[in-house]
Amino acid sequence: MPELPEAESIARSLDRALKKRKITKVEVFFPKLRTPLEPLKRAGLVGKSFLGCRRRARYAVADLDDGRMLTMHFGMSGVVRVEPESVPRRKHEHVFIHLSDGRVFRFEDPRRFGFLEVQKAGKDGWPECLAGIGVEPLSREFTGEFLFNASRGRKKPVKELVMDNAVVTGIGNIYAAETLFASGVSPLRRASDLTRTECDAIVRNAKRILREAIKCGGTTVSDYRNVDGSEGKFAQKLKIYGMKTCPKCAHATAKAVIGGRTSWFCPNCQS
DNA sequence: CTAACTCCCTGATAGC
DNA sequence: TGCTATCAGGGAGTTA
Repeated sequence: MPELPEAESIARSLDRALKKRKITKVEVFFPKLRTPLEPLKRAGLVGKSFLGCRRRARYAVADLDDGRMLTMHFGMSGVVRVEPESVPRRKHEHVFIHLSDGRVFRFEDPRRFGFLEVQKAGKDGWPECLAGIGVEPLSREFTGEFLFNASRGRKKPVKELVMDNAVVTGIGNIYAAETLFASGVSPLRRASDLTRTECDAIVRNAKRILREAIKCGGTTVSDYRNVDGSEGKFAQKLKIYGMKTCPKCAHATAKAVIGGRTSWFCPNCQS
């Protein structure tokens, strides 16, 4: 399930695979993901070239030479591949973008929570559809002070705040769980009850964990794959997500549904 | 403004 | 074996 490190890995791979390639053909095999796919066919992409690919939040954004951007989100089960034309289409590969080097960008997404659109640039140089989202967790803007201020007056659990894309982007269920475990903070804690020191710890641990996960090529839990088909190796380093016992104290972990998401934590180490 | 809820979707797995 | 029920979850939208 692609969160920030997975999107970063995909964007980096796509930067290499798409740069300087010209689009020769666009094929759409399914009507819609999160939004309709037909506009992709009518976007006039043939003849345009890619300049590269970058990441914002959980989106990979591939820049075109006409100033527009192929903007993609991987939902729950999105997988991108760039493979020769000779490789047969898989069952849930919904979009093919043929490239001038004879390879094909393929967007696979069985559960169809993903997103693939050509977008115009907003004032900030990012796609218009991303205007108004929160700060990047790996940026200088994301500090303990920032999180502390954002948490004032918020009654919802801290895990929901950390996963709120209007506050800070790209931290999903897995990395929120890992961050709060490393910080010794229960995911159920009211955001407004957090101390400044706890906010500092949460921000510090979020950055450290996200950076390490990027180094590992992300986390593969079930269906996530990198562009080259490899699995994200951070799965081996998960400490609390999906665990039955706490790796620190061996206490049985607790499981709670917070904001509609399953949340693992250690009731002994996290309070 | 926040918070709480629903919906979208398929595949893996558990239970009978 | 073969069926059905349940669960996984990001983001957008609606309601209170």
